[in-house]
Amino acid sequence: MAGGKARTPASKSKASVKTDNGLLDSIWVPDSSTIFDGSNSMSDFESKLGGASTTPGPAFFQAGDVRNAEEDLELDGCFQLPGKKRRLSAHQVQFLERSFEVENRLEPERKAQLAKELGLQPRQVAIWFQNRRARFKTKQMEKDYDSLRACYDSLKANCDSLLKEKERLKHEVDSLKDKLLSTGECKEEENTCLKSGCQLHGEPQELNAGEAPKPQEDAASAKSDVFDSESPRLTEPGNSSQGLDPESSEIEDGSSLMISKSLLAPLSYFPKIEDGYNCSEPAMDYPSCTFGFSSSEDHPFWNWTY
DNA sequence: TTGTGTTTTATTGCCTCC
DNA sequence: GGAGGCAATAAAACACAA
Repeated sequence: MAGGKARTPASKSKASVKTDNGLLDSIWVPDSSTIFDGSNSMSDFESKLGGASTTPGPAFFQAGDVRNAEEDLELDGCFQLPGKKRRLSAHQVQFLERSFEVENRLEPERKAQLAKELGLQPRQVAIWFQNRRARFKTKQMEKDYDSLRACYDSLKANCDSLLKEKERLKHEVDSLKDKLLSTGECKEEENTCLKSGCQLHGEPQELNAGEAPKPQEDAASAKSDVFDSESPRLTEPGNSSQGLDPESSEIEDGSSLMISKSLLAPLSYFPKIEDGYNCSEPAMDYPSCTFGFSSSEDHPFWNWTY
């Protein structure tokens, strides 16, 4: 045997099987598995016990425990059918289960004591613990899987929710942009913009008198009203002259079109699934409104980028 | 009764530790 | 090098539907 492990091989067990003619009586060592047979599997022994919670002691493991007539015959005749695999009795299993709950490892002394109390071979006890550990490990893995699955499902639901919110905000921004264009202040077809600092349409054209406030006024009003110095910045301003004051986006009917920071800023932080859910990078696949301030002073501006 | 799937007991081979 | 653990596996025992 590999490893030189001292074991009782099956061949040995089967070679020492007793026969009913008593021929091998002299060399047969009574195997406890023939004495303490049980037909109860681990899955149903509790029900068969009726939920018995009594602590079984050695007195439980007497000959005649949970046996049928055939087994009694085997027992009384002191033979075991060749190749038959005997199951432990319910009480033996229960005892082993309780022992396993206390400690799932077996020290030699404990193994010997359990074997003695249960009337089993020490090796049977060791094998039972080994198989029990394997079953425990399998169950634990199933639990871990379920737990991880639940965690994943929760995160995915959260991610989906965020992406939907991202899309909603994106459409909201798109509609606001369209609204701006439709006012005539930004004339996309001519690629000109009457608004100062509109990065959607490039450098501002010559302004008509009274159509737009001065950039300095933009800065002052926007900073105090809509933006603050702690606004998230996605692009550093390269040109302080560029800046469109949200307050100046007054549409023709005189109503003020305010684009608040709370509406626009979060867009830049929504994740992109295809980008590997990297929240540290702004998504760049959709029109976004970016904020920036001049390097020398907090001159707010916003621009549209694609 | 029988076929089939599951559970339990046990073996085998390999690995690690002392 | 022996002892013990583990993974893979065999095989008996068992459960259950058809």
